[in-house]
Amino acid sequence: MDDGFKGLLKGLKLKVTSRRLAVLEVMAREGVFLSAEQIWTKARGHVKNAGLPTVYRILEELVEAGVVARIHGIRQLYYYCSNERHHHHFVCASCGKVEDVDLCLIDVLEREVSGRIRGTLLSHTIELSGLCQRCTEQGTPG
Amino acid sequence: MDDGFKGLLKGLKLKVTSRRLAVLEVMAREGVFLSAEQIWTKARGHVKNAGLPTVYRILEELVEAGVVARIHGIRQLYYYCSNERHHHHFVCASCGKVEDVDLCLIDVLEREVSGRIRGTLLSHTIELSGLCQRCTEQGTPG
DNA sequence: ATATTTGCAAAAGGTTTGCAAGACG
DNA sequence: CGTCTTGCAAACCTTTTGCAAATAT
Repeated sequence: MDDGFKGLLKGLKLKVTSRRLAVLEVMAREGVFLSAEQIWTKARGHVKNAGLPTVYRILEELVEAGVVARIHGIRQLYYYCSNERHHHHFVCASCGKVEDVDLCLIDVLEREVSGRIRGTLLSHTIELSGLCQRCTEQGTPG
Repeated sequence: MDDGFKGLLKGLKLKVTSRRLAVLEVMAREGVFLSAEQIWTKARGHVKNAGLPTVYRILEELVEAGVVARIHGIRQLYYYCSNERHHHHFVCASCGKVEDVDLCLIDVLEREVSGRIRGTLLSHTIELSGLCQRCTEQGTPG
């Protein structure tokens, strides 16, 4: 895991530093969308003097590299995703768990939407929210 | 139009003020997602001394009332939408024009996603981006 | 008349930047 | 060693808030 992240960083031509490893480890371990500040706080367990601006800079690099997904809400949230295939994310509204949905509606959308709009569909983002299996079974409120 | 907005505001139990009318008129006229500051600037043609905080307050009211759609990007953008039916928005990546897509994939999603996630789908947001008919025909770059 | 709305100024909060010191390769 | 990274502090920018003055009904 740790070694995998070293390789990942090298592949991205980024130097292997304790800060970058800590950020990646936190995101991979949590498996939910986290704010920069949350990642910063949790990373302090790994690395002593880490600055919040550094976390922002690292996250920006990883987003540009395509290995971290970012969603813009009231604040920005980040999620480490190793799945390289195009897919969507299902976010549990109760526990925040993120699950990949390997179902792409682009074909359906392309056909239907293009016909209605009479334009060109360049991209689509689908945000799915609900309750994951565990929360559904536990009857956790949304 | 103006009278319609007065009725709209009365229906929402909001007092009919020049600021609220100006905000609504700007949004309706533009037909694209606008930032609070953009709406503020454009509204200055209608009303002299309008404060930016007031625009924010009015937009918040209208979002809560459900007559204005808000999307969170790097900054928040607002769009006046009188379509009460559930639908999605197609935003032209070139000119910003917003078009309603009266196609709901919730049934397809519900069936497919629930089966894969084994959870409960509570909400879905689909962001479609591309080129509208005019921009497609003009060969405008995305 | 009275509760709501607004302007102004200032605060708040998340994110970004500049630069010198430090770390990787 | 040279270049890439990082910490610190401060700037930035959008959005929110407090309160007195103005306005709608």
